[in-house]
Amino acid sequence: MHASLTLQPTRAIPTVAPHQPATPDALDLLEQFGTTVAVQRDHEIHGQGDTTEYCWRILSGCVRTVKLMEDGRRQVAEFLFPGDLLGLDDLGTHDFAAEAVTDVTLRRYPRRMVESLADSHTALARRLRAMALSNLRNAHDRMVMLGRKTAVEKVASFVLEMQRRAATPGRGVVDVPMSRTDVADHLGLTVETVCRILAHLKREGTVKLHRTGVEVMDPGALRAAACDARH
Amino acid sequence: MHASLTLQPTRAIPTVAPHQPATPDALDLLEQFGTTVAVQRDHEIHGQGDTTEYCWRILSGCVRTVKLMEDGRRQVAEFLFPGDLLGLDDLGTHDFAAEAVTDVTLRRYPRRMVESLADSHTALARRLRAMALSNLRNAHDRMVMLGRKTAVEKVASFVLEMQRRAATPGRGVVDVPMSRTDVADHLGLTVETVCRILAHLKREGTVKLHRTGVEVMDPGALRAAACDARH
DNA sequence: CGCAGGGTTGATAGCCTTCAAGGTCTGTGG
DNA sequence: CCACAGACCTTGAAGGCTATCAACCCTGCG
Repeated sequence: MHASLTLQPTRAIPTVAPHQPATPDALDLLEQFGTTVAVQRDHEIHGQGDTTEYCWRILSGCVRTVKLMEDGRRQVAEFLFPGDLLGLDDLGTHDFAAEAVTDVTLRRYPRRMVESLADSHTALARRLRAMALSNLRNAHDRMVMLGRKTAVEKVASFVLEMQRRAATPGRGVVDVPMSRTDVADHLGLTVETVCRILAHLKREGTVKLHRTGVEVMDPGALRAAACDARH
Repeated sequence: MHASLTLQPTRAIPTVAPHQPATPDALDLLEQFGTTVAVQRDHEIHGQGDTTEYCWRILSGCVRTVKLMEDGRRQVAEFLFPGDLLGLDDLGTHDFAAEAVTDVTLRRYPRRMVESLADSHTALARRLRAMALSNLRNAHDRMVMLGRKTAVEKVASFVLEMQRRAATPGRGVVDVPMSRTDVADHLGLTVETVCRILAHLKREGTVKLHRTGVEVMDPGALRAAACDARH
């Protein structure tokens, strides 16, 4: 289904990644072992079941992590944006695939190097642990969303999350780079339902729909729809 | 809704927890700082929003982690059994409540001590990271279940998971200590639906229902129902 | 200009929920 | 020991929310 991986390794780069302010960060320890790679839209970064040889930090673009069932049903576990780390699964094999939603640039680190650096640098070990726990917290929030929210609440929550993640504060156009299908598979809905609900929010004047994103017209109404669409 | 916490601290105990074989385990480093506590059925171990002062290892019984929405909708993120660790959230506050499904005995460790030990003992740091990542993997599997599985698939998957967790290999009576409500809130269903589907599996001869558990009569049929109830 | 793929909208069906009622088990008190 | 209360479990009927199926639109591109 997905075309093969496109990697364009470049020569070593200074010890600080581009697009990242020079804040002191335990992750900077990894930089000297990093390689910058580019992956084209819809291409795979790693497959479900691949060995965990590398992990990546996203420099630009958007990535989705995908789990597939045998019959083709698909679940998009999360969308990742610049600054996010990818591929820090338990040693062994990745239990999901990672694919580029847009053209993406990544900083790639050998997994073995990450582990050994973490052993010798407490700060990095802490940082990695904190990231895993933070991911776990997000996963719990998504379980509530998948298990207990209505379709309207799911879509409204999703727009709000994109607003937060894409770092577009308050009112304005929120970039939504992924397809309706991706959104549906993230929220546990169908494409048609996602469309209908966005159209509904548009009719209500809560949002406007643009080619590449969603403009939030009434943040209050959107927040209300996200948490309490009943009554 | 839930009665207050019942803690019965005991005097210090030898450096190995009861019920645990004396396998060399990085977690044993914690034992000298542990306290054994008992919590009664349906009592809270920690609340949603509590500061992360402690973490716990389960010695006996069953624990559920719960997230509540403002309007009362409930999601049970996971059920924990002897050997599982609880409360290793990101520093700060627990983002969910933990409650005793049955009477429970726990080994409690000060969180600060865990952090500082992890800093000085690489093996423990690795172990904690691995556990967090393992939890994350489970969380991903649950997202597929919540987002993409039908009610029958959810219930069948749940029985199979209980079979694995409760360490009852193959055919036999699987202990199901939690209420139908807990199961429903774990699977994103209603109590009635859970009942109906169990009754359905019973009519089909796939399982028998006992007071305290489920007897798996046809493991093959159950596995089939768990993954592919369509067609 | 025609094609292909994603997006949108409409009609219908079905799964699961909701609402309701009765059953079963357990612990408690007479 | 027995009766009873309450919680949990089970089953039934009806309705709603979302999926499914189908058609059309729109846009980008060769």
